[in-house]
Amino acid sequence: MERAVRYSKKREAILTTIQGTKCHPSAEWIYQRLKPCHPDLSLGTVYRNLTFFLEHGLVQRVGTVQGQERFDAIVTPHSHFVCDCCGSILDLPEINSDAGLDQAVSQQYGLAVQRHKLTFYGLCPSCTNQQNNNKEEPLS
Amino acid sequence: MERAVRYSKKREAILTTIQGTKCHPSAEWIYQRLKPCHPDLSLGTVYRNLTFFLEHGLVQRVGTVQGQERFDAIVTPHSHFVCDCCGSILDLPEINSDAGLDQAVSQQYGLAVQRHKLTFYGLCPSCTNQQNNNKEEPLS
DNA sequence: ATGACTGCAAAGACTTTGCATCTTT
DNA sequence: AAAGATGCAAAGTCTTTGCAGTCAT
Repeated sequence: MERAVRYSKKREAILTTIQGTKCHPSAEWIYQRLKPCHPDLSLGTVYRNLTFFLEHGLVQRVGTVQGQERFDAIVTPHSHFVCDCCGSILDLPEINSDAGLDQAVSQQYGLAVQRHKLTFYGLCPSCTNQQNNNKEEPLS
Repeated sequence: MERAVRYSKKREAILTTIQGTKCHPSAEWIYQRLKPCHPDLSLGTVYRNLTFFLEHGLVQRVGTVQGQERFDAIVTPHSHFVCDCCGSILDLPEINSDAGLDQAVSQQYGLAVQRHKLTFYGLCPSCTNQQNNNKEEPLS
């Protein structure tokens, strides 16, 4: 028997928050963002709802960055860029490794591939600038 | 000033263990594996050496699977398959998304891309079989 | 002898969970 | 009223770290 799902003001607020930002937030970020308007929100509720959204395909995991899982409300296939320095995440919508790739890997290796993640790592423009500044004006 | 590096029996054993398995081990796995021959090994030492290997390019992170970081002693570019069910990891040596991809993304988005990870997810053959068996012979 | 490496245990960080209470239907 | 959702706090995992002792050079 399927579990019934009920409306909840907090759940709606959490999902809206994820959908309303491009930052690919962590649980803690969502919690801090909602705290002012929902002073009685608990971090456990954020985690429970994130699990709920994952199970219902409303959200996907981007990956663990600096120890924290990050989430994305865009569930259509696309790639990501992660800044090694500040941990910011960008969507790369035009870098879709081709859709037949999963099937190709399945056949080639005898696996049941369901999806893949393509993630790029490096420095975002802001962190690149800061590194260059530090080179030009080194500390004593 | 660079820090001097000294030989250590434990360090060598840890690296050899990673290099000697295809399982893309976690820190805990390495620790359990070495315990019989090195009863005084501590998990902290495994973690410290993993950090050392990462910093020296002897090992790379594969990603977090079921809460644990997994490591790979093969540091040349290649893709991975992760079983969603049992967490096993396979190398996919022939699936190298092309080498110019990092540069293409760098130019297209104005980023300083240094590397990327391409990881496939699904069910390994063993877990696929178990799922089918459960369908055919459902529990009461 | 110097300083790098380790064991041990404590601390840290992130996430999950049990239980009583509140909310939705 | 029934059962899902939440708050709170405790517990659980994985990883890092401080310190004293050990080992390599």
